[in-house]
Amino acid sequence: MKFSAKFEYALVALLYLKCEPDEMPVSGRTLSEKLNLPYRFLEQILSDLKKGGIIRSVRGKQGGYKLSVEPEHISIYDVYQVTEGKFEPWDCTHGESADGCGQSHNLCVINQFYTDFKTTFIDLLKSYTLDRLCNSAKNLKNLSAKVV
Amino acid sequence: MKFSAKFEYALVALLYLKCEPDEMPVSGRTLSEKLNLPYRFLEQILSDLKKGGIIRSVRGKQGGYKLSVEPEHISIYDVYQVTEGKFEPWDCTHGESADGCGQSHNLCVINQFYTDFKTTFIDLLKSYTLDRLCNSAKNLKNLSAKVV
DNA sequence: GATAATTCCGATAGAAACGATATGAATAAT
DNA sequence: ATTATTCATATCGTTTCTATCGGAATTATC
Repeated sequence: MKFSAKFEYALVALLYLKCEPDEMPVSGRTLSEKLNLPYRFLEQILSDLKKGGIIRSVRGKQGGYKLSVEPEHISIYDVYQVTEGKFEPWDCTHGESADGCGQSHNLCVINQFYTDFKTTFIDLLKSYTLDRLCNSAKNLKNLSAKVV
Repeated sequence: MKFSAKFEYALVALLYLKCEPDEMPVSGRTLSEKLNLPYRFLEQILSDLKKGGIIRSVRGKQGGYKLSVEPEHISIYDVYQVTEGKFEPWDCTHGESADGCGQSHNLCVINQFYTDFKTTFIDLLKSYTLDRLCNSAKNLKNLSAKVV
């Protein structure tokens, strides 16, 4: 039960993009350096975020990435899905017959809990937008610049 | 973001113990066979559950395991802690200076979300007791016997 | 047109976590 | 003494996660 580094990096990168002025796209290299994240790994994540429609890219020299939608329309759940895939905390691999889980009903007893958990989790992640996070991160740039 | 097999096995085993008559302890071997779980692995889990005070054991021949407290006082969160350790979905390994997270404040911005998530998670898991689960699992024994 | 900075793509390596197995000692009922 | 059991520890194999690598395609700038 951990969030992956991919997810974490994605959030941080998105926060950076949000707090950037809109004119110029930000390159992967810049993101990597400013946020101190591994460049090649970050590239993969940016690729995922693009595929997921969260950011858009500009190729070639002077290219880079920008948010493709308003920060208030990007939920943490969106980011989760893009980086960690469909949320499926439980492997009900114990037979999938007509009545749901043929072989071992004993496991599926726990489904009540499981379903509840899933709903709660998704609702919470949906309730956080990038904007909501970023409001307390106005000074992101200064801080990350300070690091180096 | 997955529950481990350990956690799943622990829950199923505890459900079995709960639904057993109290007189005799149930051996690890029996649990393993009835629930179709890998014996040695299950032993480890039972050991964890014992260390965590959730079950108690009787050594030697005719020995086995029993719940050490009433099922209504065993929460899923207890089981989670015992099998997966402290719930810490986020590695704030980005410098732990006096103000919490020295180097990269940008990461810690996400702490608002993180804290909220943690609280929600723990509350939900605490709200489910073994008893609550087991009420819908009265026929556990029959079902698992049917499987084989 | 050449150059440089960039996104994009696929392969793979390295590390860590997870699930499971193996060996055997200690304990206690029969 | 024998047998069934808990208990302790080590190790193995697989998968997943994190990260690296090489290079192709694209595009602004000189």
